[in-house]
Parts: sequence; structure tokens; C-alpha cells
Amino acid sequence: MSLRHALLGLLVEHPASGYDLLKTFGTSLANVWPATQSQIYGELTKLADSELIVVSEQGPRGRKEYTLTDTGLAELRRWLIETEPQRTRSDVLLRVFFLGVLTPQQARDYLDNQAAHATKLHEELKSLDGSIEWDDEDLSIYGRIALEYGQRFSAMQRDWAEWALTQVKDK
Amino acid sequence: MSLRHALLGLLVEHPASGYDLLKTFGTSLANVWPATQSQIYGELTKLADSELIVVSEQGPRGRKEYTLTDTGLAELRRWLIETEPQRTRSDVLLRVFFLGVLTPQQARDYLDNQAAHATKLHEELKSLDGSIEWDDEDLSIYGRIALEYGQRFSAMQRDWAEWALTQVKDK
DNA sequence: CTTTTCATGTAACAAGTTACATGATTTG
DNA sequence: CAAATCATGTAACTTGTTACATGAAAAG
Repeated sequence: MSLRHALLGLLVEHPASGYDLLKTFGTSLANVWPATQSQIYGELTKLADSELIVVSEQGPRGRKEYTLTDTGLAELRRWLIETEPQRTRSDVLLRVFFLGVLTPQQARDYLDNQAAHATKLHEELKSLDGSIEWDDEDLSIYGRIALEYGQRFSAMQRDWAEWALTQVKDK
Repeated sequence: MSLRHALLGLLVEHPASGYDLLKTFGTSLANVWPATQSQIYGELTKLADSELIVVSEQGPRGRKEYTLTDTGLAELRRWLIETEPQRTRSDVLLRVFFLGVLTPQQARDYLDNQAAHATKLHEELKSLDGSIEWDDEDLSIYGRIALEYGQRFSAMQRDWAEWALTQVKDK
């Protein structure tokens, strides 16, 4: 149930509407925890029902701004401290297991494509890193650590795919 | 819909029952694409209904052995060639974004735990790698490539978590 | 005054999890 | 013959996706 906690986490900093949060999920959280509009609005309603968040302000066009409650913050901390992150599925890797059913050229095309994707992501993250002025606020520290993860991960994927390409020989 | 294709992929090599496949999901695919018993049996029934697999043999205790059909193999190839792997969610990373709500010590505990998990996984994969006699069969090649991914990924996670630990200072 | 953006909601479906239920066969 | 293992099935629930629907307000 991580979406729930992602929403709580985003509301720590400042109140926001579903619409605001949707944009965050479309940008900074897009590669980490994608969520759809319908899911976000639904979950916000449930969070408000259980009083982990409250509607703190109503704006124009039916806008509802949510604020994290003390109970909500406590729940976020509990999740971080007491629960283990679930292991992640990897579609990219699953496919590798079955590349033997393709021709070597088709398999290389797949790996080549993965290398290209990883390279592109790595470039984007590197440039994002360069464009931010990091200070030593909490937000910066952990944002910087998360971004570093993305950069290391995409570099690893790129290098692995390039190495794997050399392993697939024609018959 | 990757579970579907994971099952097709496993049936490429030889026929198997739901029970056999469940064991594979519990071991070699456990870290790549976990699936539950209930999910596997359900999906096998659907796959048989759409004739991507067939019941090729009935054994004792109601055992049903499934075999991949030509249509099933074609569908597996189509999936590999024509569809893009979906992006993966990362619970581990999501949590990093919110570590600022914990004390520095609690945040370090989290990162320390991640480092330990990654180290353990890396050791396991390294020893698994050492215990296999790799030849140049298709199966070996792609199995080897997949295992290499696991090793590089776990090493990356370990190194990242250890680096991150040095970034979290007390106030 | 038309288009774009803001803003929320819901219905239908697919995928994944947990728990329960059942019974046959093999092993000690 | 008791316990472990083999083997499948299903029901209830949660999570995630796609698509449709509606309308207010701001911008040009």
C-alpha cells in the first residue's frame, strides 16, 4: 500500500490538492512510483475518511486542498520504520530469461534498446542533477540521495546491456 | 500482463504443471517476477482457454501437465519483440524521498538495512554464479546474462546505500 | 467568446494478495 | 496409518489501469 504513503509523504511539506499531487506523480515520482489520476483521487478520499489527512481549504473550481494530520505523519513514520520495502518486479529482466526464443539479432535488438533507454535516462538525470542547487536542507539531502540512486541505476543498466550485447553471438 | 508471458516462457523448455511452475516462481523467478499459487493456476486456465497452451498429460492427484502451443510461442515472441517493458516501481527509493521525517539516526538505520540486504543478495548471487557450470547453450547464455544483472544491481544498491550513509549527518 | 487549463469523480475491468478448502498419493 | 507432500481450485479483497463524464475559471 505504498501509494497511500507516497501521498502522505508529499503532504509533509505543504498542503496540496489532488491536481497538484497528480502533477508531482507525473514528474518527480514518475520513475519511482507512477500513479494515475483516478487512483490518486480515490486514495485521497480514503485517506480523508480515515483522518490521516483533512480538507484544509476549498478553492475555486471545486479545488480541495488537503493537509496532513498528526495521525497521518505518525502513520508515515510507522511505515518507514516498521515495514520492509516490498521487492520489485523487473519486466526488463524477466524478458532476458526468454531471449533464447528469438534470433540472436532480435535478442541484440532488445538489449540495444535497453542500453539506449538507460543511456537516455542517465543523461537526463545527470543534467537534472547539474541544474539543481543543492544545499544541506533535509529535502535536498534526501532528494540528492534519491537522484544519485537513479544515476547509478541507469548507468548500471546501460553498462550491463552493453556488456550483454557482446555475449550474444551468432550461431 | 507479464505473468501470462512468464508462464509461456517457462513452458518453452518442457511441459510442466501448475505445481511445477509454482516452484520455479518460488526459486529462480522469485526476485524477478513473484507470483502466488492462486494467480498461477488462474492464469494457466485462461491460457488454456485461449489455446496458447494445452493440457498434454494428466497425472496422479489431478495433475495437469501443460504444453506450449505454436500460437503460444508466437505470442511469446510478439511480446518480446513488439512490446516495451513496463517501468518498474521502487519502494526502496520511494521511501528515501521521505526519510527527512525521521531522525538522522533512523534514516541511517534504514539505509544500513538496505545495504545489508543488498550485500546479502550479492553474496548469494555470486555463490550461485560460482556453482553453475556455464556452457554456451541459449539457456546458459541468457541465464548468465540475467544473473549478471542481479549481481551488478545488488552491488550498485549496496555501494549506493553505503555512500548514502555518509551523507546523512546529525544536526 | 472560444480554447485551454484546472479540477474532480466514477464505472468497468485487469492484476495481484490472502486465506480457505479439498483430497490424492507417497514416505516413514 | 500418520504425516508430509503433491496438486488444484475458489472466494473475498486490494491495487492499478483505461476510459468516460462533467464543469468552472482563466487566458487569449
